[in-house]
Amino acid sequence: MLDIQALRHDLTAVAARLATRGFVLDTARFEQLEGERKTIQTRTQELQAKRNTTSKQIGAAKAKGEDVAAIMAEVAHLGDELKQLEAKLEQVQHELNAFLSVIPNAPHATVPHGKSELDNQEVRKWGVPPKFTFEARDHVSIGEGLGGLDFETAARISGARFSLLKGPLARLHRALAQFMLDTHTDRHGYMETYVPYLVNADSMRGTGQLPKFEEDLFKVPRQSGDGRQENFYLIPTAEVPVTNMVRDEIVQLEKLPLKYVAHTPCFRSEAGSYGKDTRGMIRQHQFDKVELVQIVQPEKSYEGLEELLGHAEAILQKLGLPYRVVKLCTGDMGFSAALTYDIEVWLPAQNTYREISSCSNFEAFQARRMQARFRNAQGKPELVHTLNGSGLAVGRTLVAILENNQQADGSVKVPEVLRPYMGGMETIKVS
RNA sequence: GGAGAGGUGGCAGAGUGGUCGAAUGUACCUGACUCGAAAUCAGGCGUAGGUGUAAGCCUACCGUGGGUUCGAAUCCCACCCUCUCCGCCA
Repeated sequence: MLDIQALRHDLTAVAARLATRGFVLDTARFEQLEGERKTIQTRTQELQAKRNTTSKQIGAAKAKGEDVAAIMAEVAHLGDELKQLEAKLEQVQHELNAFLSVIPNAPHATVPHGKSELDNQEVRKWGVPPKFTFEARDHVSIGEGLGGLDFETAARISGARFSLLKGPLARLHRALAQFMLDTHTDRHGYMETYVPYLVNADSMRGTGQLPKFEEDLFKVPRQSGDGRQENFYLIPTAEVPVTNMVRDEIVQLEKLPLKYVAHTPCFRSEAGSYGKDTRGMIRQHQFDKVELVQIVQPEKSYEGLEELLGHAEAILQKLGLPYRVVKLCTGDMGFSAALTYDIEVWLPAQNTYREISSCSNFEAFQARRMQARFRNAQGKPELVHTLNGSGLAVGRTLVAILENNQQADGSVKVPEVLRPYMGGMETIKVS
């Protein structure tokens, strides 16, 4: 959520910044809603003040044993008008809130302007894509050849966009998650967390998935005590439960930055991605991810983002996987982000770099929605900044290892850092 | 699933219809005392919003939502959450 004060004081400037990411701010609508809000709120508060003083008079008069009939009559009619106004005020405030909650974050000044991923800016490259003396196969072919990747059975069990891993590949998947968690906790200073995979709507609103992107989520209906229906949502990323750990909290300054890591499954409906990445485990309804989250002071958030990006990169470097870092342009950034770096890993079979991590600074956008604050040096509550990034997407990392480490005979070399997690296994061989 | 207790400011904890945004303690801030600190004493100290150049003034908020009333932290209803005991259970 943007700061409503910024919209009140500098509407055109805010609209201009949003325009760079392709969002048209309906300024007329905002001004109209704001105008209504102002009039109604002022009038409501006047009446409330009158009611309060009169009620106090009644109390005082009664205490002295005086007759209060006259004052009572004076205030009798107030109730109805006040009730109407209060209802109207609530409605306008709801509309304002709905209006605000679908406005994306304003891009940071250094974000390159652009419309699509074609306009993203390459920041750096690491590693050299491997050269093969044979024709590189894709991970599906490799995995099936190893007998450890079975999409047919996964489809029977669930449907399209699910995968089933067996034997050494299932273990490799687990090894990757363990390795990432260990690295981030032991070397990068994150606290490991285990979090709920089903969350409530407030949490989804807090990080920005709701109200705008409900169709991307898996919704789990539940009956509440009075028979009303509420929903749980399957998390699309650990960002949601982990960041919401500080929702409605005021964190002590000394506790910052908070650095959390979580390994969770992620569930995405992938609505609107029909026909995209239909082969293999690149785009799934369910995939595992190790997520890094930092809760920081505003002045330190960009510093924190660079650090977090480095932590994600460290995993790829230790695994020996070639990658590049790109800075997303205004048109390609997610709804809540002010600045995003994507890390893209080299996939030989596709002869290109594919996203394996996304690291963003949300500034106060999520914090404002969550009312996540810290007590600043002056002792006043102030919104925190939130950061997160994948460190990394486990399924895609597995894909990258299969494709980059494939051998002529169909076997796959296990990266050295993973071998302790694989019982010393150096190569995954065709069984 | 059954029975009970409870949710009030950073924390603890009073408050069962009227000047209660809320006693008191504690934490924190400022000042005094001190070479300095501790202790002690004095004062200050919630959040959000409106309005105003400002000082200030006003409004809302005592788990959430609704109701009763001129007036609700306090009474009524529903829900959520926490705790204890019993049952069940991975």
